[in-house]
Amino acid sequence: MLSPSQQQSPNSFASSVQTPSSDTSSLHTSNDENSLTPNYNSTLNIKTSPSSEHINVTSLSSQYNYPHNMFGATMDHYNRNWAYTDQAPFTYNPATATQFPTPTGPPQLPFLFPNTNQNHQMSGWPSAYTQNMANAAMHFGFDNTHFNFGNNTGTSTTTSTTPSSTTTSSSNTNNNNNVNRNNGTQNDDESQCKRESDSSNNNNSRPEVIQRVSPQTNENTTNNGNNRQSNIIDNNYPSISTITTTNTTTPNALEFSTTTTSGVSPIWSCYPNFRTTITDGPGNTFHHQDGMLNNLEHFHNNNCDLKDEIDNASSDDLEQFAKTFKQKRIKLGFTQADVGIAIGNLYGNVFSQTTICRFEALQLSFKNMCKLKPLLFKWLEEADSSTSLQNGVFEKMTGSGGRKRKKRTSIEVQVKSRLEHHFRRNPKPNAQEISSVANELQLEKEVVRVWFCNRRQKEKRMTPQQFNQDFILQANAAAVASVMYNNNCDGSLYH
DNA sequence: ATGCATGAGAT
DNA sequence: TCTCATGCATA
Repeated sequence: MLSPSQQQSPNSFASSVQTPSSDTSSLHTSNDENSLTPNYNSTLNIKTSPSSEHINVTSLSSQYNYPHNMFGATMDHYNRNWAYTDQAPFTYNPATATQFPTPTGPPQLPFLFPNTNQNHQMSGWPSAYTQNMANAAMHFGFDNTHFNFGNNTGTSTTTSTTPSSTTTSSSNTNNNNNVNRNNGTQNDDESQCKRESDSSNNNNSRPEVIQRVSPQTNENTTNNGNNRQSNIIDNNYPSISTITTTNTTTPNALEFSTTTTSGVSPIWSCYPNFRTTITDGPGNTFHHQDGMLNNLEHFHNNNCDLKDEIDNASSDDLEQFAKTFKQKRIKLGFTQADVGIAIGNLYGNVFSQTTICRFEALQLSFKNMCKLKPLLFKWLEEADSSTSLQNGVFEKMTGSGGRKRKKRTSIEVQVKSRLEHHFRRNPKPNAQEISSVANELQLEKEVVRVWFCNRRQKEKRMTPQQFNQDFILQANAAAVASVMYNNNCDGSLYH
């Protein structure tokens, strides 16, 4: 994951559009690394990381123990080795423009995460910008991309681009998203945004069959909460499992509406709404050009589709799952400790009551949550379906034997508040500063050091804001991979 | 449920 | 020396 400094840096957070840096020869290089203000007049401004190392997702996945979460691993990587941009994909000045530009030139990665402020919110960004984004997405070949505006308080607006040929009306059952789907109804923005000619765009070798990732709408008894409709996958579609589009051109016009909730500083994210597969029949023969694609193929062949990834990354899903998990666990009569041990029996690694507790309370890092979720899910599935689930052997997880644990230091309340005070001033004191604090508070230096470590770690737990940062990063990584996958390319911007 | 702690791996 | 996942011990 990211280091705190990276996470706290708006600039680095914006580094979300990536392409392997080995393919960046024709890209611009930013000379404005510290710009925190979007510049609507600038042209696409790609920043390139120094390394030209080629990513190996598969090895990263195993390295991070993320068999089902390659994008988590990708995320770790792309801040170092990928190019990115925090600029609008077009030359566009909302103050003077009379209409939205039609994307021209080579296709560009559509997933741009502008850095507007520390909370990474969209405050100040005109909705036109996001429409621009949608245009870019369409230009690159995405048939359906969502731009989700949410403020974490239940108010949100979704802008969607939908190929009109596949659009179906349906009811909106999601009370957290206000999805506007105005097919056939032109508004001003829409007409301005409409792409001029998609059929002329033959830059992309797009797959021929687009398989819709559709939420399951039928609840069943073995549904552990994971089948419920996702906010990420378009839940306003009826349960269509497959949509076949007409060949390789980007289908139809861009259609969307934008509703901005006034007074809201939206956090936004975007994600692909389709899983795209190349189907030459069963077996999904898939020709590729390089290792990256190879990894994506591997990913695909292992049934790790984007839906999984995105569902994994969804805050709603994690939150919901954690809630459901706890409920069902209690209902089934298991303690947190039971679960930890049972999981050990099922998969090898035992977890402590503490860890299960923290999972349920969303007190882990995003990455950690994502990692644990599939394990807990599986256990729940088992426990839920089989009444004969045994806890089996209760292995002792005392890996001890070795050195004795230091007795827990108890820090007095007043001292704690002093520590907090220092933390607020400087969360990352150096050795000298730690000594000074230790001295002041009459604590061991090591105790102070550990306190700061733990305090920082606490800060990084799944607060909504933290979560959104991580989620956006992850969704973005998924999106990028999806773009590459969809385009049967090696990840280069220009091809 | 949480505070302080550990150890492995990254910087 | 830091981060991160994780847990013993205890409130």
